[in-house]
Amino acid sequence: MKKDVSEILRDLLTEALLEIAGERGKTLDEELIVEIERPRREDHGDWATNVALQWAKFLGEKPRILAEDIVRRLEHSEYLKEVKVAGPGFINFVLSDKWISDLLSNVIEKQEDFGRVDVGKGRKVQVEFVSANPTGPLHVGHGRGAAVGDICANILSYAGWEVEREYYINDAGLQMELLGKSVQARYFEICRKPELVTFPEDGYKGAYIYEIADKIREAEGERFLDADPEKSLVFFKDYAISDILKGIKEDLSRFGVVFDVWFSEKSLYEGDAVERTIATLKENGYAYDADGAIWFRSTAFSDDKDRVLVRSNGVPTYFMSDVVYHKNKYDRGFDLVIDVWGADHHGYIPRMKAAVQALGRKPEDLEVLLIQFVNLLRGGEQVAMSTRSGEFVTLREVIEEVGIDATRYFFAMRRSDSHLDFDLDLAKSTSTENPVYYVQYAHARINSIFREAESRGAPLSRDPSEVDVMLLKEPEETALIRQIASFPDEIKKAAEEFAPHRITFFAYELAGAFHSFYNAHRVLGVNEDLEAARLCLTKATKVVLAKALDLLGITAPERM
RNA sequence: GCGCCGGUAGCUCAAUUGGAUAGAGCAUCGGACUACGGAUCCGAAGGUUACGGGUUCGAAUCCUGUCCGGCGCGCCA
Repeated sequence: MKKDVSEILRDLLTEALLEIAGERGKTLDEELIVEIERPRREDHGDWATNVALQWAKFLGEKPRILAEDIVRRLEHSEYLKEVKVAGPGFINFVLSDKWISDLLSNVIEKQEDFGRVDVGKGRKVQVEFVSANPTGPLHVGHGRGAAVGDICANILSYAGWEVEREYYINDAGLQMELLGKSVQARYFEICRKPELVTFPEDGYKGAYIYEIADKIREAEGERFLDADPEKSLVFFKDYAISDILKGIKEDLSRFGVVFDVWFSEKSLYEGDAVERTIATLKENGYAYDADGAIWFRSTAFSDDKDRVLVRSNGVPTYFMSDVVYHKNKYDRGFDLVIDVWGADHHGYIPRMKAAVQALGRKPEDLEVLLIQFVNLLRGGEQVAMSTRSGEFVTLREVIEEVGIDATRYFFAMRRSDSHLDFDLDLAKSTSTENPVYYVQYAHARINSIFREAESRGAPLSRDPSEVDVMLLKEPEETALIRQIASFPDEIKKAAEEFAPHRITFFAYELAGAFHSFYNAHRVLGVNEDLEAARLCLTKATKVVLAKALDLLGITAPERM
């Protein structure tokens, strides 16, 4: 297909509207006038538009009359079977069979590129996600962020953005000291000299701290018992960070998440980036000294209050790091920066947006995705978790229990900014309620059809143009075709809204449309022409379903 | 106290960003092909979109007030 049908319709409508506006001596902004959508209800046609309703007032005409006027002016197109005015002034389009034929050959020809769109226009975007402090293993909450960030990156890349994935390592600051002390104290405890180093007040109490201390004792023996604890602390700290980070990397890679860049917070302080950033801000009047500290004038960008960048004791704040870090991001040439944060950080957004503006960028150049908490359920009961006591369910445990596919699917099943109930029993069940299996089963079933067709010697790879797809007239067939046809549009929306859950929903609905079709009609063993047409449809379904699963990072099994 | 997010069927959630008769799954009830995989399908029932007011051709969606829930408001990270 040279041009998407929706594009053709949009052009026709634009033309008609401009003509009408011209006759009435009004000027319309050519860019913004035509919205075209796929109606919910099938009897409202294949496509619909509400332009007549939107522009009725401006053009000084009643919606219905305007709609009729527009319809009268629409040029004939081979894709259009019927155009009618409905309701308060909607214009509904029914497409001709040629459209179906073109669509299916298009899918089969383009294969996994069928849904590719170009909302990104080649611009560069960075998705920074997970970025958990290296103070302990990843837990389920991080897992959701990992899935959402990764899928988002997949979608953006498929939608024409040039994407880079980045993990920000918070390896500077007090938390790292605390981690080092925690490990050190456990080490002395294991060596039966707990009196030499006491466990810090707010130290990390998890069992993994003992494991790290154990490893150190195995590798280094008890040589630190004679050393000055003040001096050996660095060793414990560095060892702990790199050990934990190694575990995090393993967990993520097993989960199918691969980062292009691991960015160290500490590296920000190695050059003069901090000083330069402060200097720039001061020059522009966005930073000032007061009470012995250096402040950021975030109130200049509608934040509640100004924020401290460098404390009066000379130690920069976490926010300072973030300002410098984001400057660094933009300096690397990203047109758009996406931060994936836990929802509890939402109060942080105004100051970060302010910082972005102070750095000379538009607030839209930073997009913050908030990830709400995950509620783990087992046997209908909430699984208790508390980071403070070191009792939490790790991502690794969940993956081991329910598998990668189900874990990713569940994390992407809801809007990311709404709470998620993750039912462990459901996720690992192979029962009918498990949506993961529902979707994967559709794919396996399709492959089963092709295996069967092959063994029967049916012609598998007939060119769609030689197949009479107009034979596909049953409601279940039409519904399936419509679902397939909406894929590019769905990608577009998912990319514009940074909304991975849209793909999950789409895959589920596509699987559903296929199951219905499958149960209502036979693919094989009907007459030859119809069989060929249905094989085409089945093939197209497979292509799109596999791509949707691919974007989600979930396998599309040949058999189950 | 101020701010942000939410409140949709018994439960878990959607809703093309202001569109047409608010949709799915689970649970409940009733059904389906001796044939391509029953991990499937079809149907029924289920709603004053928390509540009141407003904006307009049209509101779950926007503005406003009230109620309920979560979170945030440090020279913490």
